[in-house]
Amino acid sequence: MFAINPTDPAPIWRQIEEGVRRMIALGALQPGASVPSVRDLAKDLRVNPNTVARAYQRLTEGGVLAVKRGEGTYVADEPVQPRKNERNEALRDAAIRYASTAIAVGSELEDAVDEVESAYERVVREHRRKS
Amino acid sequence: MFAINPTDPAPIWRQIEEGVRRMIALGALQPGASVPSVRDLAKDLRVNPNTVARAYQRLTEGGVLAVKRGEGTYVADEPVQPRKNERNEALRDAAIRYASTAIAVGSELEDAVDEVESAYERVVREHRRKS
DNA sequence: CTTACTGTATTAGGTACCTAGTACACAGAG
DNA sequence: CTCTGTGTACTAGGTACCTAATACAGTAAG
Repeated sequence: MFAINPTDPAPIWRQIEEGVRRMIALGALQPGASVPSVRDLAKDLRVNPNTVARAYQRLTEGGVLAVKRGEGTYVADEPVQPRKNERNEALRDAAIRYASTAIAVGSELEDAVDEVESAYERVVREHRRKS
Repeated sequence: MFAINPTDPAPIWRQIEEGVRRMIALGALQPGASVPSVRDLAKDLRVNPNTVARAYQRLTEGGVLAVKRGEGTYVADEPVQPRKNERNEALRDAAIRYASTAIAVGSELEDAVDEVESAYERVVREHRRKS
């Protein structure tokens, strides 16, 4: 599926939420496809089921996943994508954080950009491999 | 000086630590220059003095700052820069996090790169303005 | 019906972080 | 010396997060 980064200061439930969104955005999870059960994914990620449940619940509220009680959880038929405004805002926020750390460790802009390109394609390839 | 982002999941003391490193990397804080006192910076950032103290202490241990007890805290004469290995590692880690969120919100690589370039120069300009 | 699997809810405990308040030792100015 | 401003240390309280252990309600298969 994907991995949890313990060193990432972001809460685990948020990493899971983002991971699912990523899979859907890359087509590794098609609309209508079933996602792992709360307990299965928790076991896979070495994490508490409650934490996965929290992420699934948020994704369901956001219209990304759809729950069939007693049966399982599935990707919504028409998964909600962030609107342009939200998307740009989130991206800009993340970009500022990244640029700030890049400067703090003494990196030039070119190096920062190179690393982003490399990381982007690496993440894409990683998901394609597991789909 | 710089700003604290409450929405950033990173601890405040870490944001302060990175902020000081950023100022030094950009030359806004020259070697030997005095940094604000714990209480002053805490007041400026609307934060508890203990939190600033924690950041200063870490920076002192890392050889970035130098303390003169009872007098104040100063930028070290030869501020320690992260070695290439650590720098690349930290940058790559940050790049993966950034690329992951960019993909999660449905952004293309080009947009992600554009935002980084924009953010980088914005951060630089922001610090130049206040130095 | 029984069994097994879903998502969901609740309670409890532990850790990290931030805040608040107080106190101490040191250096410089008046 | 007195006063003020340093960094440092300590205790206490609150919140967010993660974990653990149950329990409940719904669905599907045997």
